[in-house]
Amino acid sequence: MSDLSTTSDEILASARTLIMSGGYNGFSYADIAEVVGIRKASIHHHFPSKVDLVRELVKQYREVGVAGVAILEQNVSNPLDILRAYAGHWAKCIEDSSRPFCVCALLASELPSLPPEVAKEVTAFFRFISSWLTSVMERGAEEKTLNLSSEPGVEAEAFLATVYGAMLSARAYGNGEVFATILAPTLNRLSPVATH
Amino acid sequence: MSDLSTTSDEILASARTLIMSGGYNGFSYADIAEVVGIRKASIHHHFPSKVDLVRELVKQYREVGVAGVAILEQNVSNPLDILRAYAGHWAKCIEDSSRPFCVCALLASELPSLPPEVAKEVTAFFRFISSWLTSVMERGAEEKTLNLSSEPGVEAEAFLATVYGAMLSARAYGNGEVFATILAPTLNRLSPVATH
DNA sequence: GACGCTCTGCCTACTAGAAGGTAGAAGGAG
DNA sequence: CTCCTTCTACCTTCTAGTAGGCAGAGCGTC
Repeated sequence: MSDLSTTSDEILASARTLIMSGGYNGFSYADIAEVVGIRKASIHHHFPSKVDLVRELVKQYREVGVAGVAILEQNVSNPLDILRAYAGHWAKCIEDSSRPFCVCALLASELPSLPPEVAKEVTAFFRFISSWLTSVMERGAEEKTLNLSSEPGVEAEAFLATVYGAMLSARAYGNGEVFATILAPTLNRLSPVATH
Repeated sequence: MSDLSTTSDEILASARTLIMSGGYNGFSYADIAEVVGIRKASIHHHFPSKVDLVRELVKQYREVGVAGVAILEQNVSNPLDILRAYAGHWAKCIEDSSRPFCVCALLASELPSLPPEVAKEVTAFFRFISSWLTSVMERGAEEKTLNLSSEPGVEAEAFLATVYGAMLSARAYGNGEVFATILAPTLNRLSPVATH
């Protein structure tokens, strides 16, 4: 609890990395055991079943996201800068290969075949990101600091789709720079002093 | 070969459906055997290994895509209408649940953990769609029938990202209409007589 | 301070079932 | 007769998950 890195944290971290590369069915307890350096059975001590493990992982992933967004909102007030920071976060993750894909994006694509408990958490993540982006768009519309051509909710969904689609393209081409290339015109279009 | 539906076609079709829902590691030969109504071993007669099966599946998927694009280009000349038709194709697939996700989108997200032979075909699919969309954007720029704010290649990547991102969102929310909602403003923005 | 108790974390050893894959026989059509 | 397809029966390896044991930490009681 007070440790910097407990065994269960290490299990969650390695599971996250493994899911990021191959999804829910793309890893096994044996894979985690090898990375963490314990036996398979010991993982069951911390997470009785695979569903427990991934449900907890996605839940924590969302909580970290909520906290990150709160900090971002505290430090940056301009809606456009917030969107830039959000896109920049992913651009950095992809380009330095540290977290080259969103766990929930991968799980969402497998959604129909996911255990319902996990699917529920993944859906909750998307609803959170979506409602947050909508609130950013709404403020930008009020303050006229964002140049919207549709309803804030629609703009939020479109922006999210672009971010996640760009993530996929970067992976498909094996080229991280693609992400920033796609996001640049999208952010530029949202700028009230667009330069096109 | 001359049959409307050979066994190997049925195997490929059921594999496609299964991959669409859970990806490469989300289905087994046993699953296909059950759907097609033959034994596991009979699948190995047509496709010696799982890699052979999925490689062939993606290859055919791309060939069908190439043919579909050719027919589309023959029947529709206006670049904007071509993009509308492409988006409409996916909107229809998603909304009637017939093919609610692109096989290659799902496989691309799992790319790092895919057998290299399959990964190669998936990458080739993305390169094909990308270069086709770029050619559509280029013609739209020349004819001034598309309103581009960036280079045709960048617009093509951004459009593709939006389509695939919207596909993911529709799945994440379990709501097919989200796709059309996201694509509408994107297509409107590309229109030379945009109404915003 | 030594004794016993319980809890935690990890272990070895195991299970049943599913995975991909193989060998070889049976059946049917040309 | 031969080719093609499908079958039964099997193999090996991997899967998630279980049973039970063992060492150490914490803690209260005598």
